[in-house]
Amino acid sequence: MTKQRRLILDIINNSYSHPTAEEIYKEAKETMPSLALGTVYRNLGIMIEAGEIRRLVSESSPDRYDRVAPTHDHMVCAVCGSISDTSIGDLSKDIEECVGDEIIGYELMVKHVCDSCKKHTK
Amino acid sequence: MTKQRRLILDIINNSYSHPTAEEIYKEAKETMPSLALGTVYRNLGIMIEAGEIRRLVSESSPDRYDRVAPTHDHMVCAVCGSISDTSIGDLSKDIEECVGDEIIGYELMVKHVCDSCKKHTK
DNA sequence: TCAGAATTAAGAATAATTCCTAAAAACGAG
DNA sequence: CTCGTTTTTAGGAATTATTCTTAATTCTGA
Repeated sequence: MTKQRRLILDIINNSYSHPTAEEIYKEAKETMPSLALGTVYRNLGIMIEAGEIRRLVSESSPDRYDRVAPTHDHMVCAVCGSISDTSIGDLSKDIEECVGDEIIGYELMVKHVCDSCKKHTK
Repeated sequence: MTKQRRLILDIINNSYSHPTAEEIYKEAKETMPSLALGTVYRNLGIMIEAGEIRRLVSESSPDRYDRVAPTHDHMVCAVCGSISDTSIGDLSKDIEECVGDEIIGYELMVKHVCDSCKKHTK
């Protein structure tokens, strides 16, 4: 593992903000100014393949990246688009029953209105 | 409702293939050759706002669009990326219990290996 | 230490989507 | 209807996110 990749992985693992590639790039630049955006994307791709991180595709925002453990789900605010963590239990078994076949996994994105937006719109 | 919008909506409602904007554009052009891609995107955006259609964001493919009723879920093949319909029951109540707050809805994307890919990789 | 392999920085290229503008179409009051 | 106002369109430029290319750099292990 190169130090570039290590740095990118550390940023994701220490972040609870589900950063975009661009945000990771900016943060990583502070430590390693010679880093290229292309390198960030390439390493993100490699780590997703390897299952070391997760990719969250969400509407109206570029892809976001998230640490992989412990397994958890996500909620997106319908007003401001911010993503937060939540934890619904493991639905794999129920889903497998419904579809009648083995599944690899699933992504659950719950839509809600976040606390901050609830206040503002009142 | 303009005829352009009507046409785009019809294509989505009569399709089970979860078309991309580009695919909708191509199909619509056959009926209305003067149609512009920008118009397709603009109308898709309007109809999503209005809740008339759904947007499916998926990895490694542009956004796809889907009819809204009857409510159903989706499975994406981990090998070829194709999206198919499935129907898991309504999880809203369970999710609300878990998060302890009202939710607007959710998107569930189940990852599996589609029949066609199961054959090919054996 | 050195050759070969892997990875990088930099930026060009591509893909998807949004934005802009002038023209065309739809609408509404008279 | 018909004129003026508003909305929507076509067409294309602009923007954004991401991937690709290449030469240079770094790592690796005999």
